[in-house]
Amino acid sequence: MKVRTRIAPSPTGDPHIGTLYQSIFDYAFSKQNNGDFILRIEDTDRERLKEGSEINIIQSLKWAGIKPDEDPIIGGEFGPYRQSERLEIYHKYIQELIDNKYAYYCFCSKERLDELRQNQIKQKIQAKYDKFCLNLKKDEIDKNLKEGIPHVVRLNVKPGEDIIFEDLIRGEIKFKSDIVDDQVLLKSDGYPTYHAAVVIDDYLMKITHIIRGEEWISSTPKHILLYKAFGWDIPYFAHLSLLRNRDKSKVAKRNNNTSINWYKEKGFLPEALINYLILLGWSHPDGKEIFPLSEFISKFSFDRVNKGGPIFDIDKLRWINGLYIRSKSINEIKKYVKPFLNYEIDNQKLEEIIKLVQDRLKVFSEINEYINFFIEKPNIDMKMITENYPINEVKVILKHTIDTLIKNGITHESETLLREYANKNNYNIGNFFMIIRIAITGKTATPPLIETMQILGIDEVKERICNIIDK
RNA sequence: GGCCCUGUCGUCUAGUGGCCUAGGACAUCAGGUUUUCAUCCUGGAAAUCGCGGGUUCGAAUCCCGCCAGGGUCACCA
Repeated sequence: MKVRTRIAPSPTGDPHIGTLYQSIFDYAFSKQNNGDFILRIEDTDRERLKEGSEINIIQSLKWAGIKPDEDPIIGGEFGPYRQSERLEIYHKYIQELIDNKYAYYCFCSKERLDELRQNQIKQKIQAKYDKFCLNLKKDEIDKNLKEGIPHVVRLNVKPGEDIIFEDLIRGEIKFKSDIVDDQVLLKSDGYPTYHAAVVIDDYLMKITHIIRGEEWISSTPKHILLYKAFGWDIPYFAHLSLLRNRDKSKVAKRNNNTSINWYKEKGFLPEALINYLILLGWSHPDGKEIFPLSEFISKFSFDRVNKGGPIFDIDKLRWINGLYIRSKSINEIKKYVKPFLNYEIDNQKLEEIIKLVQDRLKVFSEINEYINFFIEKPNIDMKMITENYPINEVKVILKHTIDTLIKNGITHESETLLREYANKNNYNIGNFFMIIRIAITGKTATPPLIETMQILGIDEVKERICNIIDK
């Protein structure tokens, strides 16, 4: 049988980093087995639906390099891939469940349900529906339906059963059916709940392996019960651990860097993000840490998937991103950097600048801090430049510097001459060049001086140095 | 609270009964290269393997109990 996996996000907001994390595993496993990876939009919650969210999800997955074989836009033979367009399908199957007594109509009001729940909480017993409507007579049901009384359809869960499944990552997991609520399958607005839709869709879309977040473990029994009620084969389940915040709670929306777009906007490379995310959930058999998605696909196995919920460490991501940046060609960096640039810079000059800053860059959005002094004159902090020598001495040093540069050009020969001068006058080499560095760039940390000044050109260098001398 | 999952350096992890005086990576510290920063190189500190019992000649690895963290208990997914 062809392996088919899926990712099924709800279009309720920004594309979540956890969705990407999960997608990588679903995608890799399907590709490893020459299978398909499907993107299905779970938009049955009409209240939380957010305009533009669907396309946002699709695009950020595309940005990351995860390409579904079937999705709402490109379609596929098992469509439609939006749950809101599959309503008739759900109705048909849920009706089948009702006919076979696996599900039943429930006309209970929200008030009654709330009261029931409050009482159960007070008595410290599990909050569960009490099957009140299970015993409704047929004519009562028909009457209620005819009168248009709002209703839902519930799964009829029989107590006393063991529900066991083999999780590909965690091994055997066992539940008692007693703890499973009579889950609503069809809401009063005519939309199915997640639990009904997910099972019906996964079956119809021939999903073989359900690889999803750990948060779904406790609802897996409901899903298994549904598969059984329909008489369908139960797919394989694999529950990935959840990404955590520093405080160990699951990575939540209040945190601004849970959006995939945040990483894009910050200037992270998609392959670096992917590489890091893989590291959080899986370990390479050879202990490697830096490898591409293609290698993950070929080496992946469930037994090397981590069970604990990893804390997302942005520092390590930055390190990996820096590594990937350093491995790129100047031309590639140029392409990546352009959208982040605050300045118009001609190609030739930009390339030379990139050569100097490539090793220093961690994320592209920080590019401007590294190159602003190439473009605009720096503000010189006079306290900084006179840190080691009094102002008149600083001026003497700068005067000698510019004279040397004019005479011998911005060359390493000039550098040697300046060094000799500094030695002769007993200046500390580091402090000596630091004065020039600050005068030219306004900063204490910059790329090598001669190369920097070469890009600036002698006129600009002269102007910047004279600005200090004339102060 | 019930149920379920998880528990090795600050963080991510390797480890599947003796190669473990617990290995690697990030972060951190020190040194080297460099006029600064970064890169690069070398080295250090950092985990009584959640705790307590067992089993065994021998346990991070197997068993039991406890504890801690997380998830979930909706007409949300």
